[in-house]
Amino acid sequence: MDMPKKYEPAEIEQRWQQTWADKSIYAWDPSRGREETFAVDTPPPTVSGSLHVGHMFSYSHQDFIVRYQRMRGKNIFFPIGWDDNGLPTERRVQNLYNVKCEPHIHYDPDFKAERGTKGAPAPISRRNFIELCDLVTKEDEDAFRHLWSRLGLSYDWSLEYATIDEHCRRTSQASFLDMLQKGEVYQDNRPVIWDVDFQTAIAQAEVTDREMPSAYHFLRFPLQESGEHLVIATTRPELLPACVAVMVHPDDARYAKYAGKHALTPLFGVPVPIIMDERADPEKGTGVVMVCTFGDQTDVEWWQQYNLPLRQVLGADGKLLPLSFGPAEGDAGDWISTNPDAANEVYGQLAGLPAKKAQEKIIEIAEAAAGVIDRPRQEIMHAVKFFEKGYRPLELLPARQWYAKILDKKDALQDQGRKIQWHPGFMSKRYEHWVDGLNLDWCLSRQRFFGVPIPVWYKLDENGNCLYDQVLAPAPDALPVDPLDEAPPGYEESQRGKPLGFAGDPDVFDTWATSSLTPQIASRWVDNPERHKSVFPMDIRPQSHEIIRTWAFYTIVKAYLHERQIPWRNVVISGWILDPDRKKMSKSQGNVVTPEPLIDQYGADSVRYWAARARLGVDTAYDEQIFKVGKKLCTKLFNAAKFAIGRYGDVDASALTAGNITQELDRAVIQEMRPVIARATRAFEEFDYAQALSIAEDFFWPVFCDNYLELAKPRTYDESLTPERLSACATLRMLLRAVVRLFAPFVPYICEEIWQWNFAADPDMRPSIHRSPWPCPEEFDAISGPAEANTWSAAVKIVEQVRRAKADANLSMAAPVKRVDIACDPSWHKAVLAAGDDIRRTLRIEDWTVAANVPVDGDIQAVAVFEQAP
RNA sequence: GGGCGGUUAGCUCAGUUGGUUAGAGCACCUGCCUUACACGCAGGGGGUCGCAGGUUCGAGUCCUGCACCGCCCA
Repeated sequence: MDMPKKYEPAEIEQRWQQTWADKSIYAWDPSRGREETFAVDTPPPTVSGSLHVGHMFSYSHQDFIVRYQRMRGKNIFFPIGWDDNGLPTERRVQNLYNVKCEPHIHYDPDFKAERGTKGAPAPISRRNFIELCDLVTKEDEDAFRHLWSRLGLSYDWSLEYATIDEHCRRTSQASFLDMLQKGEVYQDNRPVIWDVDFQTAIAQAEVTDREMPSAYHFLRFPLQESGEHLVIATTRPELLPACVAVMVHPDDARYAKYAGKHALTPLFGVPVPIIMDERADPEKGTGVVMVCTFGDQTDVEWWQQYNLPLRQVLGADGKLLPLSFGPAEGDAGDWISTNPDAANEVYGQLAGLPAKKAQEKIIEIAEAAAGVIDRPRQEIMHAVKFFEKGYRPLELLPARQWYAKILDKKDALQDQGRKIQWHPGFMSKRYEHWVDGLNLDWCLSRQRFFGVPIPVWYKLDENGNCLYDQVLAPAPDALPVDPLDEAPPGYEESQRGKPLGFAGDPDVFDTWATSSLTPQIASRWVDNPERHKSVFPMDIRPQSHEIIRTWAFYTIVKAYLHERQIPWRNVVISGWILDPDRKKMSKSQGNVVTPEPLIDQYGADSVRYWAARARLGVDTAYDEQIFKVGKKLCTKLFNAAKFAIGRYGDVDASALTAGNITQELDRAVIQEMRPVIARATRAFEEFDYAQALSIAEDFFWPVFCDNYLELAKPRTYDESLTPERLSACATLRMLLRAVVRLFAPFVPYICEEIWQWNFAADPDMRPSIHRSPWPCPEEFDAISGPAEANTWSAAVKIVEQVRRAKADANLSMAAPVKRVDIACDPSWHKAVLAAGDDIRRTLRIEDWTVAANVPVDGDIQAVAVFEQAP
C-alpha cells in the first residue's frame, strides 16, 4: 500500500467516508442477541435550529463510546433521527416565507411560497403550511446529515427517522392510545399555562424564569363595611377587573380585624371577600394579596379551594376581552359592580388592549382618579415565567387539554431514576430535584399545526355540541390517523360536525410526547416487538444537561407508563461549549461558531480530537488552539506510522511476531504498553473517553515516538536481518498495531488510513480498523517480560541526561559523545547494561563507564564528556 | 432563597483510595535542519493549588465557613 508523502486530512477523510458508506461497516445486525448488542438512544437534533460547534462536540462524544464498543465486538445499534416537528420549524417557516397558518382556510394546491417577501404575513391553510414545514425540514436535515457524515459519526443510516414521519406518528399515537387504555391520560378544562403569542398551552417543563424589571403599584381597596381601606401592592394592576378576593395571613395582626369583611376593587367597585390564608406572605408588598383569575398558580389554588368566581379578562391572544359590568340584582353573572357605569367607563378604555398596554392605561386612569394610588410605585426586579421559546410572559387561561398523570408517580419515577447510572454521577440530582418539584400533570395537547395529531374524535349530541367524555379512538392498525382528515370507525366523513356526528380533536401533541419515545421509535416497539426486545432497554442515552428535565425525564416517564421499564441503563451527559468568555453560545448573542469551516481548515479528526479532550459533563470554553493540537497529533501519527512501517516494511511480515521479540529493551517497552491498554480500557468502560485519549497520548508521543523509536532505530538500520534487528522490527509493528487502535475511536480517518498501509490483511484483524478488536494485554502474552524491572526507566533516564548535556552544550542531538560516565545504584546495574547497546547507539556514545559502587543522587547519574578532558 | 458544579502556570485543562520536589498542551525563552516528522526534536523559566480555619505524621485531595463564577430549581 502506498503511503502518501504528506498528511492531507481532506483527501484521506473524503476517501474513507465514502468507503465506510459503501461497505456499510456500521450496520446493525438484527440477528444477534441482546447481550452482544450495544444500543444507543441518540438525541435527534432539532433540525430547524442553527448548526454550531456544540453539535459537533456532543455528538462526537457518543461516537467515541460507540466506536470503542464496536471494537469490543459489540453489535452496535446506533440510529439517528431528526426532531423536526414543533415550534422551531413553524417559526422558521413563518419567517422564511412570511406566512401564517389559518386553519379555517381551504387548501390551495397551486400555492407557491416565496422566500423573503415583505409586508403582512400571508394567511395560508393548515395543509399548505405543513407542506412548507416538510420542505424546510428536508433541507435542514440534509445540512445535518452532511455534517454528521463528514465528522465520521458512525451511525447506521438505515435506522434514520424523523419525528414527524409516518412511523413516528404511529408510535406517538400508539403511545397515547396505550396510556388512554391504561387510564393514564385524561382531559380537563382548567387554567393552563398559556403562551399568548403562539396561542397554545405548554407544560411545566417548558417554562423558564427570566429576571425582568417590574414595579409594585400600591392601590387602595375601600372596605365595603366601613370607611377604611386596605393597600394592595400588585405588579399586575391590569388584572384588577379580574380580582375575585383579597388574602391576608391569619397571623398578620395588621389585618386580623378585617376577616370575613369585603373590599371593593378600586375603579371597578366590585365587592370581593377578605380571606385569611397562610399562603399570603406578610413580608411581600403590604401583606395583602389580590387574587385574580388568574395571576399565578397560587391564584388557581385559591380559586379552587374557596370556590371563587371566574373573572376571565384576558383572551387567548393576551388582549383584554370585551365585557360589561352590571348591578348585583341584574343578570350580570359574576360581573357585578356597585357602580357599573363607572366600571364600564374604565373597562371600556382597556378592552382590546394587550396586557402590557392595558397596564399602562389603567395606571394612567388610576393616577387621574382620586384616592386610588396610595403611594408612588416601587421599581423591582423579579422572576417572570416565560415559555422557553417565547417572547411575552406566560398567562394562565382556562382551556380544555389532555394530560398525562405524572404527579401520582413521583415516587416510582424517583425509583426509575435510581435504577439508571448517571455519568457523571452528580447529574442524577438534576433529575431527582425536577421530579421532586413537579406540581402539574403533563399537559400533552398543543394548539399548533406541525405536529403529531391527537388521534381521537368526540361524539356530538343531537344539537351538535361536543361530548368530550364520548371519546372515539381509532383502530390500532389504522395509525397514524389525522382526525381532521379521517372519520372515526363507524362514521362517515359526512357526519363531521353534524348533530349526532363527530368532531376530530384539532390539537397536536407536545413535541416531547413524541421525542420521549426515541428508544421505542428506533426499536420499532409498535410494529416489531421482537426487535424491540433485542435492543430495549438501551445501553446509553447521551445528551446534554439542560434537557434532563425534559427529554430524559419524559423518556423515563414513557418507558415506565408503557412497560414499567427504564429506557436505558446509562445516561451520559455532555457539557456545553461556552464562548471564550465562558458565556453560553447562542444565536441571539451572536457568539456561535459554524462547524463546517473548522472541518475544512483542520480536518474532521482534529475537530473530534478537540471534542474528545473535554471530560463528560464538564462545560468547556471554546479554544481554537485545541484544533491545532489535534492536527499535530494526527500528523504525528501519520509520520510515526509511516516511518515505523518503513523501518520494518522490507522484512517478511510472517517473521514480525511475538516470538522474535527477544531483546531486553523491546521486552521492556512492551511491558510499558501493557498497563496503558488496561487503563485505557478501564476508562472507556466508565465512558471516560477523555481519560482514555490522554492515556493513549501519554504513551504514544513520549514513550513510543520520542524514546522507543529513537532507541530502536539504529538496530533497524542493521544491514543483515540480525535477531536484534528482527526484534526491533517486530516490536515496532506490534506496538504500532496496538497504538493505532487505541486512537481509532477518536481520530477514525487517520487511523483507518494507517491501518490500510499495513494491518488490514492480518488474519487476527479485520479489513477496517473500526471492526478490528480493541487491543488487549493478552495480545502480548507470548512476549516474555524484561529480565530487569528497571530496564526502560534506566534507558530513559540516561537518554534524558545525555540529551540535556547536549542541549546545554548547544550541540545537535546527532553530535557524538566522546565518553559517558554512568554511576548508579547497584540495583540498577544490570538494567543499565541490558539496555547499554541501544543507549550508546542512539546517543552516539563512543565510550562509556558504568560504576555501580559509587554513591549517587537518585538512581542513575550520567556524565557526558564531549572533548578530551584537559 | 434551595440545590449542583467550578475556582490549580499568562491561556485551556489533568491531578487515582490523602503520601517524595503539583503535571500536560498552548504561549514564552534558549539551542538543534538528528538519514520519520520544523505541524519536528532537546532543554528552560513560570504556580502561596480562590480565601480563612480545622482533621492528620503528612492536604490540591478530607471537614467547616466565606468569596467569586456558572448552571438548575423556587
